[in-house]
Amino acid sequence: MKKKTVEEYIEVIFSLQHGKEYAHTTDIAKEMNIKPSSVTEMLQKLDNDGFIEYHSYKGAKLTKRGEKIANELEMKHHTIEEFLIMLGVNEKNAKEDACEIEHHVSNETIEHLVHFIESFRKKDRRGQGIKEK
Amino acid sequence: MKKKTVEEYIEVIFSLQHGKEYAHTTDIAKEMNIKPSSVTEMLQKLDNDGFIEYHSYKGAKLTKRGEKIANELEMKHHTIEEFLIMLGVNEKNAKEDACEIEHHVSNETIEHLVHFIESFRKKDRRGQGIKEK
DNA sequence: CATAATTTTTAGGTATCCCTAAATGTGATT
DNA sequence: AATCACATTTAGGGATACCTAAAAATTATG
Repeated sequence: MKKKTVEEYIEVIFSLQHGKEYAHTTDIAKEMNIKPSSVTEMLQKLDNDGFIEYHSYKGAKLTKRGEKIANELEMKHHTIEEFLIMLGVNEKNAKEDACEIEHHVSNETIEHLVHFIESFRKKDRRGQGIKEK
Repeated sequence: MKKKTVEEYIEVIFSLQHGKEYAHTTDIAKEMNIKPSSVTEMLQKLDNDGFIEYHSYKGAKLTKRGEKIANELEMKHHTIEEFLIMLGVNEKNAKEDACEIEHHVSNETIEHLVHFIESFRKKDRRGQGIKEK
């Protein structure tokens, strides 16, 4: 199976941390389909690199820096998925593509996508195809 | 520096092979900013996996299978870059994003992008914002 | 055509992220 | 508080894709 990236770990920790103080090693492992021992190792690295606070036998929580990355990824994912669905891509594919593309797209492109979605919505509210502005 | 994927090797070999019989080890290495010895190793693997024909001291050429992948990637790249430029993304970013996204996008999404570009062009020919069809 | 210059490969090593198995810590139950 | 079940970590390995240095093959040159 493919190696997991730092960003994937951050996203999983983010989603498991919701409400709770810590994301636990075993839960992260289950979510990512890898072994807990591999997770421990990576958590130590992520702590070292300042993305999470890791406490032995407790688990991981995102630092400000980690949280910022998680929020940006969530926003990118949402934007891409929404755009793809607008385009007519089926929901499953749209979600899967967004999951990949979110890690490889520039901020500039995301900004333009956000703008596109916005103006598409406006147009839609006034009836499709009507001249904008 | 980041590890290179099979698809990146295929693209580089494709671009260097143009006209010539073989893409040479050293040229591939230069293009990818890695050492020739690493290239040799990977070429042996790519040959083994049926993406290229590799001949010692001569170089690599794509098999039918490798060529098919290269062509698909080129098409995807072109589609994505064109779309991003339409969206208003600056050319440098559009190219860079396309270079990444081409490896992570489904065929379905590409088909929808192609269709979007097509109908955007039609609309444009009749004057922006005019109702389509 | 022999040797020098260049290209390519081989050999051995490093870093990363995963694994299994064994050891250790933690929290719940009696 | 001792034990038990479970969660977690540690220790030791494997695969992959890169590296450097040295060896070997090819190509160019006097």
